[in-house]
Amino acid sequence: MKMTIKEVAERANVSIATVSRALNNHPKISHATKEYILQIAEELNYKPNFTARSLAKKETKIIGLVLPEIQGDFFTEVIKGVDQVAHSGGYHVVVAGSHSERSIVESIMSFMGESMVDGVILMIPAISDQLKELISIDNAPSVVIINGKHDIEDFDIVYIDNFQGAYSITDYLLKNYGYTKIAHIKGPNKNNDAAERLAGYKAALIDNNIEPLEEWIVNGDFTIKGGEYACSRLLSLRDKPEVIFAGNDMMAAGCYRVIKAHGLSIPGDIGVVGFDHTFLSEFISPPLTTVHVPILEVGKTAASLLLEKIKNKEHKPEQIKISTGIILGKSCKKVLVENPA
Amino acid sequence: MKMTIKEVAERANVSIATVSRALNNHPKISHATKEYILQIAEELNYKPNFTARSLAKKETKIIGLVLPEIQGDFFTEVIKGVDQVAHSGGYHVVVAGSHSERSIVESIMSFMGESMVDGVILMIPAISDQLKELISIDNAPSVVIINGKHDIEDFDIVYIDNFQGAYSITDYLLKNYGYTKIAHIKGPNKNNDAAERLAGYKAALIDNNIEPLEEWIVNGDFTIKGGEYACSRLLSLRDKPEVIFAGNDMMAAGCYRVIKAHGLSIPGDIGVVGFDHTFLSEFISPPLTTVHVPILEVGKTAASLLLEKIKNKEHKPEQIKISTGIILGKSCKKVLVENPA
DNA sequence: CTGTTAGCGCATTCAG
DNA sequence: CTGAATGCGCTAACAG
Repeated sequence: MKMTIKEVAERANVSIATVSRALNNHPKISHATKEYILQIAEELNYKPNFTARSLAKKETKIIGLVLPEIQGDFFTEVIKGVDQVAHSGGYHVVVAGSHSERSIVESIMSFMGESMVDGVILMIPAISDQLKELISIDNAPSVVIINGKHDIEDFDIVYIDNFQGAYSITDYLLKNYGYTKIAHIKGPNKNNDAAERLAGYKAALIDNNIEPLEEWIVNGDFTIKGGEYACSRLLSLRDKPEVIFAGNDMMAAGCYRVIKAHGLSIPGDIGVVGFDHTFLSEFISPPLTTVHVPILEVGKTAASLLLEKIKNKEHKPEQIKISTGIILGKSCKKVLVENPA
Repeated sequence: MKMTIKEVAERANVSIATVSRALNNHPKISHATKEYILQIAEELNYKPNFTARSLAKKETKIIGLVLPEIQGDFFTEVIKGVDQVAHSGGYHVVVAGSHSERSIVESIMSFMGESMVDGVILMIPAISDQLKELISIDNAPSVVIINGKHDIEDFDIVYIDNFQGAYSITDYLLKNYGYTKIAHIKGPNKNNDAAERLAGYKAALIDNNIEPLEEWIVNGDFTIKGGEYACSRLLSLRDKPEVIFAGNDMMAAGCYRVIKAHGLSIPGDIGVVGFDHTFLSEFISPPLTTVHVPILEVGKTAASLLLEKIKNKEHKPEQIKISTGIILGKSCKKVLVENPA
């Protein structure tokens, strides 16, 4: 039989209130009776009912994690990071991916409306107005957003420093390898991370006195296929780039396919760099030079922030930046200056 | 303000019981009042409180998903599959990975003891006796296990047909490529999937009148490093194998590294095949010939089974097999028979 | 320090 | 068909 607090109380000859106090190490209880009750509870193998406690305390000790789509090792890392921090804070994590039958908004509504979670972590490509409204309503639970855009001061956001990452790798291509003809494959249109990466790329070029060329900036969608199409377009240009900066590793992998299919060599004929430093990047050959994104840390940080927010409702919105680093593979080479001064 | 059933009742001039009936489309309620109440509820943007409902109905509509460790795209697929089915059944999924601070058993105990879940899906490498006891106790919630071992009739198990997969790819290596010297890198010792794969490998050899050679069966642990070590051991043998059947794709990737480091070519000097058909296998070069495991389906099947079990407590334990297929990459070649009869 | 009581929000008897 | 009352298991005042 499932034990209840009542049975423990009877067995220990105390009231249920006392048992409750013992279990929640309430200050006003004698050490002796507390120990005694705890022992009895142990003997009876009593575990407080999660649901009942949630109802009484008006907190569920569950946080929701909404992902844009569950796929790839990228998301596993996020889940892992969130889970680790949540667990050590006594929270459980329920994940909800969006898919054909369920939109992100729907997931959130479900979580918040039924008040089954104390807080939500939203990993989303873009922040729509509908979403803003949704999480701005009074009784909404605490929300932390993982998203490239961070100039929204009203919300708690954990963001990857896409700009810095894109800037630094572009700058590196220019200064250390001597590349000047650098193309970029963008991410999806309304994706904030993608937008920031593009901005970083452009800024680095400009700071190095190179005018970004529209022709060398092509659309992609963060998928392999997208990378393939984009790459084939770049290879068809009369004035070809020397190196392609793909908006993420997936698209870089797509570039690899197309470049190899064209019988060209990397980095001999053309260089490629990516962004994310996914598992894959180390296994394709040549190993991809890419921007490392500490995804586990993103998950952990978001969870920490959320727990902090849940604990302290007056917590001021915070935007936490996660910096990136460059991972050197072998997908680039130093280029010779054609016409030395 | 958060709406409660009480406020809806007042607003509609009915009792809370009637509102409850309307919401749960109870048979004994007039169509008119039901419509009326539903409309009011809609206007007030009322959502029934998840926790309260759980307490009253003694079911949480949450299922737990316990993973051995959260890592790689393998698990993402499982989560995705479970989530999809769970969602369409009106359930939420809380995932718990085991890590340094939390063992699998602890995760399960937590879920079951506090009765915060209606059921649990356990993805575990091996079924320990402790575990068996744990899930056999009377009031344990429904449990479905995802595991290589399936000869335990007392439990509901979804298992990949590792034997068939290993058998078929080994047989394929023998019959279609003409390989006879086939080595195998095992998975972790107490891993049931690994054991089944080894068995399938051996059976295929024997059925083809080839005696399994202990020297060509080396230990691995399903990691890249493990694959590297195992491969280097195989390459050091006087009588080297012609092809290595790695127990999973990760170890196959490890083999790639070592073989290339030795200046050998795949499949020119030595062939390699894997198991799992992870994302990676298509991107390493040459593309890996491997055994496809429909992981998404595993997750979906497990979830379906669990929901069925939750619905019908009398449901007899079932063992569901998920078959595999061979994916042809370019990591093998036909070998010439040295001494044709 | 401990017991009594009143909810938490909802589902579900039992009357009517 | 509908309403009043009871309880799910626990926490949190409020008394004592």
